[in-house]
Amino acid sequence: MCGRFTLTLEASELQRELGLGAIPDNWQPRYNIAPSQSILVIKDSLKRVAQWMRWGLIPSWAKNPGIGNRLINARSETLMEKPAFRRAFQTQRCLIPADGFFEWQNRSGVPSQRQPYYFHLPNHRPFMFAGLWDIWHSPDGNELLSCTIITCKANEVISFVHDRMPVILDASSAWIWLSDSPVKELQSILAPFSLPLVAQPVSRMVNKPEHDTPDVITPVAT
DNA sequence: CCAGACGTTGTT
DNA sequence: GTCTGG
DNA sequence: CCAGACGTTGTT
DNA sequence: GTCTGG
Repeated sequence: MCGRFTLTLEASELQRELGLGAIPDNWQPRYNIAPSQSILVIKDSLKRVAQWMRWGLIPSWAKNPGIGNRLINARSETLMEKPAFRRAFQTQRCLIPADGFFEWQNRSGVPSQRQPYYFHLPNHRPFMFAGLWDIWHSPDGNELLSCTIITCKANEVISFVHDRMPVILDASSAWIWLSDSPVKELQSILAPFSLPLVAQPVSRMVNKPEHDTPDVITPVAT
């Protein structure tokens, strides 16, 4: 699962490290990105322009946009079966830049004791989540762009905390995800990330979305 | 035919 | 919009 | 994901 | 318990 993540780089670093085009000029580094907030999304492999979208996919047919609060993730195994995701999987794939994400470890079944872990690459370099986007027309005629992060089975690093993880794409597979490849090939790149991620316990400060400072990802002892 | 759902997670 | 269930 | 709300009426 | 909002 992926219900919180980070993107701590400045625009120029993002462009250089991920090979992106233009980035919205109001971009600010983030240490605690929560569902329903605006996040950066890339949906074309040609210009690789980053644009704002709401995190939590609102299908075009939704009567109430509130459904987006529950569609923050999509299971990679069932994208073709789910009415909410099927069309987006075929024609509205996207990339979501990030440089870390949080998972909560269940201990002793007490919700207040769940221990958050921060996962990132050893050199703290950024990467891309595989995602889907959609467009929703509100009754007053406005267009609302929204997106979801695809999940897969957890790899060996993550599984001691949680059994699901976001799909992370490396530089080569990221642009394939945006291409017009056969469904079979697209599905094949939705796999657990093979490079070693660092698992770092952090304080429960991350639990509150309004905490959005470097303190959130500061390592703590468990 | 129409009506109603359409999702993931965790927990039990 | 599209699928499932009645 | 977690945190926080969850309701109606009448009166000011 | 379940839903909404961030």
